[in-house]
Amino acid sequence: MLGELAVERRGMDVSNEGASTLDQVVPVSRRTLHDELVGRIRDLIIEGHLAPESRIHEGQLGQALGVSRTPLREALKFLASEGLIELVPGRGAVVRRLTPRDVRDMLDVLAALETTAARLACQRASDAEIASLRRLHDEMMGYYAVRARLEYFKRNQAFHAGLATLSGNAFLAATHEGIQSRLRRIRFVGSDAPAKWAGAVAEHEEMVLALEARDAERLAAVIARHLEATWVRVQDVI
Amino acid sequence: MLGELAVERRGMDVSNEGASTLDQVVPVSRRTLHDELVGRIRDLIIEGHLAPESRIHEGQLGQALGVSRTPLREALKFLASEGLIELVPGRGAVVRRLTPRDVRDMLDVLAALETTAARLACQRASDAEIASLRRLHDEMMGYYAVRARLEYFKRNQAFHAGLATLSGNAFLAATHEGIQSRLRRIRFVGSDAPAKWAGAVAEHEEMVLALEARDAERLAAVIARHLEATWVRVQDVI
DNA sequence: CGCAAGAATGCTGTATGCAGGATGATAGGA
DNA sequence: TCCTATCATCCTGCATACAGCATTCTTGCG
Repeated sequence: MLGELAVERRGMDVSNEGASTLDQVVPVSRRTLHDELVGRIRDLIIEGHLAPESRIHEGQLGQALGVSRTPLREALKFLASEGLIELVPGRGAVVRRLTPRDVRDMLDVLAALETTAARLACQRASDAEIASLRRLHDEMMGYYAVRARLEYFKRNQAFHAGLATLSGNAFLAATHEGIQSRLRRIRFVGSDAPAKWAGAVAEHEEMVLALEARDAERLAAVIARHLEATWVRVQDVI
Repeated sequence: MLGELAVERRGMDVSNEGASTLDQVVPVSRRTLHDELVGRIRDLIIEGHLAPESRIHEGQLGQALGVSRTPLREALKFLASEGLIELVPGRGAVVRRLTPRDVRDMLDVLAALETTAARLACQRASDAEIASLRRLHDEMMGYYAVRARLEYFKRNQAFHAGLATLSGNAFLAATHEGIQSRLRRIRFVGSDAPAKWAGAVAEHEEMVLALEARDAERLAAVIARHLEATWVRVQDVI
């Protein structure tokens, strides 16, 4: 289960070479071991390689990732703050299981955030931004047409994240992203059945149309309906 | 600045002694060093003892708190995930400064959460729960009458947290609490002037009345107005 | 045969050690 | 005098070491 996980440490990554002005220079993002581990472990949990309720063995996981316990533990604390794992005194970290209640609650919060984002986006977003979201949607529809479920799903998530970003409220977008990532696994397995899938696609189409018309209330209503439907779709996989 | 901070380690704290059934036994909450440190450092930041933009010196702070660097660093990672500090590779932890933009964005998210909580609370909360929130409000008014600003402020925060709890959505309440704690310092210093203070009090009174009438829309509207006013009140202290 | 008490093992929680990079000081040159 | 380059110091990031508590296995007793 934990084979071939070793972390590859990357040095600094100088991008943005040909910038002519210094105003828009993005700081060199050097990937630290901490970030790398946080991302990696988060994926292990979301993708189900670390099962809910299971204890995380620091020694084993550390060895599998090729890292000592110290940075690993630090990454675990970080993830605990995100709510993905629980720290049990004396027994270490346990992967948190989402109860139906948790999922329902999180979807309600997600709805509150997305409808707020929707209203803001209808006011603030530029035509170009809306057009780029439309492109993302069309791309998604392309993957839907050929039933490429994973690729479709990624665009789907990106679409919702993009909508949050278009609100112009970075904090909202970040909060939204945090919740969405925690629900990712459940939503993925919940979109399994073709009928469910089709429903979600139709709702997305409506959302794009409402956004293009900058009809905030209609967009908010569709989003609320979409997330209500999501709840129905995921209910039997929790 | 960092004198007399030493952490006192507490052993297990057996509460809930006289429980007759085992159903409602709450797990013994033993305060771990980790939790203690997280709480302590969070307070140091919120109360302004660790200034924004300033680097956190692991050695110094660890010595001041009477703790080695390891648990301290773990606590810092945890707080970084909450967004209170920023981890700069090679330079350690830096206390994050909230820009006006950040505060504005956070207040908008807070508004989205509280209005949602308000609607849910109007449906779901019991009369007893509403009454207890009323008592909290009255208590707050008492402190207002005698101009006990700190005590008043604590009840104020508790009131908003209580409203979030009454939504019955634990995740919403937790998310709300996280944001509220990050805004605590700014809101406190922002409620300095008597005129501002009086305005906030009046809005609270309206909120309680709307909640008692279970008038969800009116309550949501008051909350939105309250947070808009908060923005005005805090604007010049950022 | 089942249960309980005790010992042994293993894991977590915390401290310490060490290497590499960042920061600051000092000296040399323009 | 100011700027720059080099060096010394300090701090962070990671690894390792050790103590104490959980868990599990075993053994003795009912």
